[in-house]
Amino acid sequence: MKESVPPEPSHPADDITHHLGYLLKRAQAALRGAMDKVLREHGLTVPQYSTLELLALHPGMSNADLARATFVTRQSGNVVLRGLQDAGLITRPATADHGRARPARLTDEGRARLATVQAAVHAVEQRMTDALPPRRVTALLTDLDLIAAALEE
Amino acid sequence: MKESVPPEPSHPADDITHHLGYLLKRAQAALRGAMDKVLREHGLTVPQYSTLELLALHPGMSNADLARATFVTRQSGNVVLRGLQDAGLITRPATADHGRARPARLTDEGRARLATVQAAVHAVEQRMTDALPPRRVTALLTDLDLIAAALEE
DNA sequence: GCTTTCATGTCAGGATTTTGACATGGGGGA
DNA sequence: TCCCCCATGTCAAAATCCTGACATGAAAGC
Repeated sequence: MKESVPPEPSHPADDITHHLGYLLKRAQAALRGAMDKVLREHGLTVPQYSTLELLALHPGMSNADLARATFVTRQSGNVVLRGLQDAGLITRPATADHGRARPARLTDEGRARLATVQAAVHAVEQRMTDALPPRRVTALLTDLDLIAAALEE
Repeated sequence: MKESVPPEPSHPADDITHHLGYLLKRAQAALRGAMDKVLREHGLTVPQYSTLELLALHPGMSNADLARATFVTRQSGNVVLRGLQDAGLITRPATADHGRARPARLTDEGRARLATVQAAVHAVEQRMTDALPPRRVTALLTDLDLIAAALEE
């Protein structure tokens, strides 16, 4: 490659690829790709899987709740829910008994599907934690939480 | 400093919102939002800014190079480059002298625009690092790199 | 009791990104 | 040399997501 990058020594702070923001993006992109690859074999997308996990732990969450928790808009969240509903993995009452929010719940088939993919997804998380010094995992969790909190305010 | 105790005490491993993958997604989403907000005031998108930074450090990168470095497809990268070219911030030769790759370079206006936004973007990164214990920053950088490497293979 | 305010669900439109495909240029191996 | 393989750029189409907008229901304030 003639037009290759010149191997000039630069200060670490000057190289964008060593900035915190860039590495955050890279790690997230790698995770997204790995999750996509694994979930595709089970016919689920990443937002769909996240929604199933959230509903398993907190039954009755509304579309707006789920949208906030999965970092998408209400409109996108609604598309996800409709897909899961058409696949028979969740149920929503046709009419809201309180307000406009319609609480979503997993069906038996939804729980079964979730149980199937959880093994594969947990294996991906395992690949991450295995690559880290064990003592740093908890510190990493708190650090990421601090970063998010500092930027969300 | 102390986290508020959730009303329903569940095992930490069961709560998705405390998993590494979820926190990674949350931190990245928060960073993306903060960057978008800041860059919008200067008429740039996040991929456009990233491209300018990369070209400042490594002049002559091709579209495919930039696409890989910014974690998008070549097609999306081409759209970004065309936008920057129309804005007069970068230049590309009309024909490739070697192969098909056309090396992109910053114009004077591109360098000036980058210098303007860098202060604002660096302020966002500062908000992140200020929220972290100083000793943990370097460890966090290496951990994120380890995660990405483990998942990219 | 009435109004204001807010959150939710939904629709339409557009912008962005990706998937799939194809042609071209260059390098490496038989 | 010739051929195969890979990388690059680009086009067309589809999928995804967001922005803006509106109507409805509930809660809070007067």
